Amino acid sequence: MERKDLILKAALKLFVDKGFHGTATGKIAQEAGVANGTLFQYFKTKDELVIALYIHIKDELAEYVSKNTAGNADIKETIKSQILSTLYWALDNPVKFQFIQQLHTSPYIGQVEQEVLYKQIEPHLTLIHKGIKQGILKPLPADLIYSLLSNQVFGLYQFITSKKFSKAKQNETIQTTFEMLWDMLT
Amino acid sequence: MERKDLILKAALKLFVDKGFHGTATGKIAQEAGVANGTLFQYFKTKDELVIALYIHIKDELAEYVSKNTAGNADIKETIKSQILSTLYWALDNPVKFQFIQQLHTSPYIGQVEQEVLYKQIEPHLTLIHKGIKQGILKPLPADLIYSLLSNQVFGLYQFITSKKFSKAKQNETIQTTFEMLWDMLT
DNA sequence: TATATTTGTGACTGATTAGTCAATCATGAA
DNA sequence: TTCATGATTGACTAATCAGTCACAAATATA
Repeated sequence: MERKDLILKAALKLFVDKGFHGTATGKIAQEAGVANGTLFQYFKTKDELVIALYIHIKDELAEYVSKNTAGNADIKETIKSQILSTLYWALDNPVKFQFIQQLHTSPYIGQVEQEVLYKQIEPHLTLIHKGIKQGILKPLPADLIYSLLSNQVFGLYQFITSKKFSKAKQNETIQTTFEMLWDMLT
Repeated sequence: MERKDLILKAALKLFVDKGFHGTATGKIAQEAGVANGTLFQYFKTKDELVIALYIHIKDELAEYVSKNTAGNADIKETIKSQILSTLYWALDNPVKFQFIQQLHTSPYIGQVEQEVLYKQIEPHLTLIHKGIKQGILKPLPADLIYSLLSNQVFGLYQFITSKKFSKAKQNETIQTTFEMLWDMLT
């Protein structure tokens, strides 16, 4: 494993555990098993490390969703794949998902370039626009639909992680809830 | 204004601006116009201040919602009042709402007693249970419905604050979205 | 008025912080 | 073997931190 990745991995763990400012750069280096100074060779400042970690994790999620989304299926199946694979990724990577949420509601979000944020949601918005034009989705603003969808994922994530469900029960809840959501939007 | 309230007010502003650990207690005292030591007379530690501020704001929100919710109306109107008054409060108090979100996704949430968290959502859960028993709401777990509802409020808040809507347009969006949400749950 | 009690002050402290830098190390070419 | 290069190190620093404390001001009691 590369030293840069070791640092990112250590930072993720400590940030979620203690918060951004609650985690000293020295502690991150220690956890990563590298020297204090090494961290600053890979990331000029602590802030740069925080932002780099956010983008890294978001890219990972985007890649996962993209791989699990059939491109040639119909709109409903494609959106369903996007939503469900996001949720499954979150359930498999709770620490990473928590980090995203944490940064999203923190002042750090202002340091992430608008362009980066836009590129992340762009594929979803495009798909929603397509759904509206085809008359499948209700004629609402695309970003309202996106906002409702992504917050539904978060709500469902919260509910599922607060219970000790079997995989089967988990799946049933997810399927049922998606169908409800879909009915709401069509 | 009491000194305690001055400190809470200053803390709120700085926490949302710079984050919890990013805000020094000295800066809070300065912003509040009191001496450094005074802060520690009202709050034993910085952590205690953070938690006290959270509970204070949550109580304020709960009181607002309670005042704006007609007790003798039917289930739908009561839930609608709860949801919409939460949303209107959030739109009128964006900094406070942001603070709640920020703390909710931070490690500090673990320091808030379970009992306090439960008491906050208890009235909502009771109402949802009632709705399920009366066959108005779908027979889903009450906390799933609660989780979906509260996250939709957040989604709608995000959407509305990202636009520059007129009050009329804002209201229209809120009404439409609530009706969709209600259809989904009934 | 005199005394007691509560409340407020800000200089102070030991600990911790982000970031620096001169020195050391590993590697591979000449 | 020698030398050059870039990665790695950790001791170091100036700044900042949360929290303390001896004292002063304000208020209450007598």
